[in-house]
Amino acid sequence: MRNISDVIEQYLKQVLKESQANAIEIKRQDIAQRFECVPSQINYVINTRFTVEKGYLVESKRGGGGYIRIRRVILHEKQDVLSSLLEVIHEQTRLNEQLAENILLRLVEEQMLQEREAQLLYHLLSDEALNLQVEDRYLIRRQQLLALMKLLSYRNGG
Amino acid sequence: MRNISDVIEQYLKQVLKESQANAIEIKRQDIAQRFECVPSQINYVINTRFTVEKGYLVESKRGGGGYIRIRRVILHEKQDVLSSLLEVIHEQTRLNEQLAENILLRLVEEQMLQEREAQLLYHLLSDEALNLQVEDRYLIRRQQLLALMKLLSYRNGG
DNA sequence: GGGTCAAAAGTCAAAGATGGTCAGAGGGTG
DNA sequence: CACCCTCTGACCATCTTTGACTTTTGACCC
Repeated sequence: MRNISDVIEQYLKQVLKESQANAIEIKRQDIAQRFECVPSQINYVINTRFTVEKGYLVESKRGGGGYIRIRRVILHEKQDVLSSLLEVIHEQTRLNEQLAENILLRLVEEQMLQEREAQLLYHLLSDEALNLQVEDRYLIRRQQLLALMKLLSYRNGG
Repeated sequence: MRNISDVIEQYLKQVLKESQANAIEIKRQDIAQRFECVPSQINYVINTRFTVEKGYLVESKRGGGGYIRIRRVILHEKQDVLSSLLEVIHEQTRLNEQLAENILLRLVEEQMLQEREAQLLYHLLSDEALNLQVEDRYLIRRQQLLALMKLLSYRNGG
């Protein structure tokens, strides 16, 4: 194999495959030592190879007893809906309340969100809740809607 | 288990579960000895794991016959849960990810949110989504959690 | 009652243990 | 030889562990 990143990637995928659960927990330092590389190399591998689009979910904790957990997930079949909405979110500079609402409604229509879930989210993203400078509201909405998209892209295939 | 704090947490929760009453009384020194750690470690565990928003109440007494009493709070009215959480949200200046997560988990436990709803909200309120100055994160979380509380209290009251 | 002492528990900040980020250097390939 | 991917290390953020010092309380004595 040509580079260490590929080797580490294969190793992690192997361990993942062999584990009963769809998740493994590693210690960054351990892996780095095993492959004789700097710890941040592990981050590089994770950031480039274990992304949501590729069907992986990564969580971690710092400090004593810290870990990195890699989980295999199933992607939602309606990726096209998500990517079209992603485009909207990225293109629109003025992510106002109305636009956020439209996006949520669309997700409900596509049955990717339940009505009550959309309701909750709508209230969190409303002008009233985001009592800030207009520009900041746009920013927060964008970030949070992106986080939502990420979540929906794999959620239990649904 | 990864670290001693988690072990002690589990132990205390186990004892709590097994006790008839919803409270246990421990001697700090005893627990410290059992787990071979310094006494102040017990305080750390209590301060980080048995918090108000998680639904615990801790009282203690120093001196001879001293003790630490941990109580699982049982509120029968959902409205009481909400106002207790509201208090936390208002009092805590540092509304970090952990605190937000605790609040959402509590709402699930109290059956005021479904698990998936909490999951959605958690991701919106995470450090990752709120990629801003720390102080701004605290502010947004506060505003959005308050919006959530308001919504839940309507729904409940009605 | 007031003083004294020992036995708790509390506080806090420093040290330790992890993982994260980012920018720049390094290298391989069309 | 330009570009993209990889690798590295300095610096950062967060969580845990530890220990010195503080405060509170009850018992005992006067």
